[in-house]
Amino acid sequence: MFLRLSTKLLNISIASLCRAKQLEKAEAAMIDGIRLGVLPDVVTYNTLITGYCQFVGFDAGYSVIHRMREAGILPNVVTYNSLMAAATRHRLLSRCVDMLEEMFEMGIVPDIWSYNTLMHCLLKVGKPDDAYRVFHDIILKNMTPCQTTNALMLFRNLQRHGYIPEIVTYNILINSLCEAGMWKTVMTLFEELKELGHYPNTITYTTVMKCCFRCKHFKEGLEIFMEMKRKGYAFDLFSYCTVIGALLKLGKWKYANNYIAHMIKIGYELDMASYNTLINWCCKKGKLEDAYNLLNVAEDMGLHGDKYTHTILINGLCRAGNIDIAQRHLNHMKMMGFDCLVAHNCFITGLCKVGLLDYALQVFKSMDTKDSFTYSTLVHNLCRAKRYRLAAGLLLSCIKAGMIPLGADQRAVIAGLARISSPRDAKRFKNKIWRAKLLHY
DNA sequence: GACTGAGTTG
Repeated sequence: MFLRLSTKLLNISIASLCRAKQLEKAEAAMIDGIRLGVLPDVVTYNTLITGYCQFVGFDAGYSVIHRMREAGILPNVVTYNSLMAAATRHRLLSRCVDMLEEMFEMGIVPDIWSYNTLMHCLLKVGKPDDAYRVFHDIILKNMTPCQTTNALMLFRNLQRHGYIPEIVTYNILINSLCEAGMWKTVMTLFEELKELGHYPNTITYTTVMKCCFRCKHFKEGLEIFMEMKRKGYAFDLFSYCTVIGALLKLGKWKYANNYIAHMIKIGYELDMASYNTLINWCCKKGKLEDAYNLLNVAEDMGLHGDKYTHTILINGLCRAGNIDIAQRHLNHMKMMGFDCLVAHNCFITGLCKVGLLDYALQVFKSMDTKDSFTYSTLVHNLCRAKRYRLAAGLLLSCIKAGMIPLGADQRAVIAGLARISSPRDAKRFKNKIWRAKLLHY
């Protein structure tokens, strides 16, 4: 602990010396530190590298890597990103690429900043086409939701350099923003691309529409759908499934029936996702026999039921109160090796609905993966059964596993505890939740 | 020229 803290202090002082262009003093500080038993770490060397690159030159910075290795410290992604940034500052494209290649050789995985820097370097030396390719082929394709904001930033960077993105690029970006739940940004981008004179295609519309529905902006989603229709866009299976799914969720049967008829009429060969939409439609109407018949039709067409098909059917059975058959179907699904998480959640909901709460708890214990739905369902039903202490325990373990249950269920537990024991007890539990959220989320 | 989009549980 002492050593780590000291190294941190050493690093802070070396950083301020480097910023003040006092590289010799920084070196002296490092030697003093070693003499006192404070060993430099990768951060220390990275700081020095940045200083040398800035005030002496790229090669001076790069040579620090050898000293690092001699000291038994391996360079990391930050080391190379710093060197790439330095190469970019000096317009040394080949050195920038060298650093990226060296990273690969060392088994270091370049991150979004590495590619961002490479892109900047390409822009700086007048190779905007290659910069665009880096953005398009590498950054967008390797994006995770938490990196979406970075990608958006890069996208804006490119636009400032006069780039006109292709519609596909917009589509990929919009889809990533949707996965990250950034509905407002999606809508802004969608309006913007139209204003800039781009032509959104069916995929753009479908993706924006899906985003609206996923973020519970049904009215706006249906407006996008109407706009698509008004402008004469061709509907394909994807767009039909998207809109039908939303209408089924809203319980708008008349419209759903209408578009299902359209989807069948357009004459595209239905795929499994389309059959799943139809099977879900039957299940929601309570026509389970029709649902199973549709699965048979799909299988006759050479298609195979997937995890969605089985989950939809199990959910349908549970909603109809056919717990025994649902259990059998779930066992069958497990045996076939499908991912059964959502199916389990539906089954648990079904069990609670018919009053088999203790059996639902047993099923819960047997599950190897759980999500916030699993926990929320049980917490909700335990509260209804006034079993607040057990609900509180589950709520806490859910948060400790890094998941957030519904706010309404959290409030129900707190209110329940206050009622059965004391307001003080409830407050203590509230604090526990607060702490758990800070630590685990 | 391809790369992109749909379907299951609160």
